[in-house]
Amino acid sequence: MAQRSRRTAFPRVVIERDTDTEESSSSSEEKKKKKKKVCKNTGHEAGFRGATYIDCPMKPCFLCKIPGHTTMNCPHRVATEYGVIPAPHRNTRNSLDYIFERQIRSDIPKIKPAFVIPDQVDCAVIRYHSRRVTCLEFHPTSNNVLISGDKKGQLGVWDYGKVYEKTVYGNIHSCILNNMRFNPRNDGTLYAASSDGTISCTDLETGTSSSLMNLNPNGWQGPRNWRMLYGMDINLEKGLVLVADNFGFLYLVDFRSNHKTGEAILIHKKGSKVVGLHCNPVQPDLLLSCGNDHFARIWDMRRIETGSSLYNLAHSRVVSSAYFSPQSGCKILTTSLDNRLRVWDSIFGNLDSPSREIVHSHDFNRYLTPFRAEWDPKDPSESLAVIGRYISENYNGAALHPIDFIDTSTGQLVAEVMDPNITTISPVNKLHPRDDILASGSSRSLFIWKPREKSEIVQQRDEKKIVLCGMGELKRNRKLGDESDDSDDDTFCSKGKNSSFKKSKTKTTRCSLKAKR
DNA sequence: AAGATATGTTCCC
DNA sequence: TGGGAACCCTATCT
Repeated sequence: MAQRSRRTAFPRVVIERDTDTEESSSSSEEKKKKKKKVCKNTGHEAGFRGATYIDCPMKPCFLCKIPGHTTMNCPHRVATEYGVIPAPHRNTRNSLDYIFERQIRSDIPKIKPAFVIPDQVDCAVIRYHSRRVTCLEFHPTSNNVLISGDKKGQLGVWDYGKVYEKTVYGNIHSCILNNMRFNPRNDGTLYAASSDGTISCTDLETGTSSSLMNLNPNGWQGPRNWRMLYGMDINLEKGLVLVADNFGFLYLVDFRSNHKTGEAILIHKKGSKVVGLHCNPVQPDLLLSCGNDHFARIWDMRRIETGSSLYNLAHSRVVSSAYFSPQSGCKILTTSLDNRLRVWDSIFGNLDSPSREIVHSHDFNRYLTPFRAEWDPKDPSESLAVIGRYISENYNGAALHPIDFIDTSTGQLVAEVMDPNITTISPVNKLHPRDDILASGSSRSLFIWKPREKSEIVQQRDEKKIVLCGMGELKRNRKLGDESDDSDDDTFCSKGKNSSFKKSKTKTTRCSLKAKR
């Protein structure tokens, strides 16, 4: 592994809840004893040996799901681009395609600026939410404001520029907050879709909330009748909030009148969850949906009824996210529980099969928020995507779960970002729409990542595969919360005492959204 | 410090 | 088609 230079600025960290210390690191001998038996054969082992996980040889590879080898020697583990086939050449049919020809065809020189990777923890709020974080959104106009939702339905507003300006609203939803979108006409208010079956509209300054829709007006009538909202997006041109439920139905709500328009439309297999909705950023008539029926589907908003989808993009398992590319809206990126990212290079081309399938570990785990690969909204080539990684890698003796940056045009791993202090999986990741900032949600905590010095990045990129660590050199063997609780000073910055995420008591202060730009 | 539990999807009967 | 066990590279609370 490349030796990294010592960080120059310490992150600013807020520890929200002063609970008992993390589980202590049990010795490797203890861990050896705890090896799990996953098949009946004696002599087979499965479990951690130190920071390395050993597979049971009877099981198919945990990463690519193909039998015949174990995860340790899976070719996809060595190189993410392994087995990724370049998209076949198509005839140009559309003026926009000319631009994409450059990105797709190998014989045309690519115009691809260097990727900027936010790889160093700048500040964090530890144990901010009371349950795991489920979604993140940057404020559209106030820089430095991050909105977060959690499994309990709570909504966090954090000004990470002023690290201690944060608040959590707890009375908006009663269970999982699945998706959030800002009101495009008033960026002080936010829509959220929850498993409690309601869409909320919240004033972020005051926390006052109204309900746009409630699918369970009569309360709990048993699991057969309880409807949960998952996918959500906003169509500004049509003045609609779009939401989808766990039974396969789409609902359209006019956000000017707050009235449901028309009846619910079955857009996925009846009884299956629709987890994602995305309106095309360029063509307002195009809608993309995905869900548990193993399909992502493209729809024409002008005529949307059961079975009227324009295309059905087949996957072998549940599709946990599907997004049009952020600038041209021409590409599609999906995340599926078969441990593959799929890319369609042009919605004007042949959609029968994806242009690329990239094997990547983002398996479903019932205890985690589902992973969703998201485009970098700032990348003009529309190829960089970010997604957290499920399986751990042994980094200097610590099992860490990095956040991966993947070039979806080649399948290559551009960067894996991790920090030795973050031992939990980071399934929720959001790239800032304007700044070179990554926000990640890991368990109950939030992290803000910024790029380290540019010169360092260039230097590291020359080493082909970048392995980036923040803060690690100082505290490699220390664990979170390990230190004595000797300070009331809860700000940790470049002039702070040390870099570790330290326990301290903090006060929650309200975050002002009247920004400062 | 070990054990319970929450939790979603798949698979099998 | 529906119910229940299996999954078993988690995190937290008791």
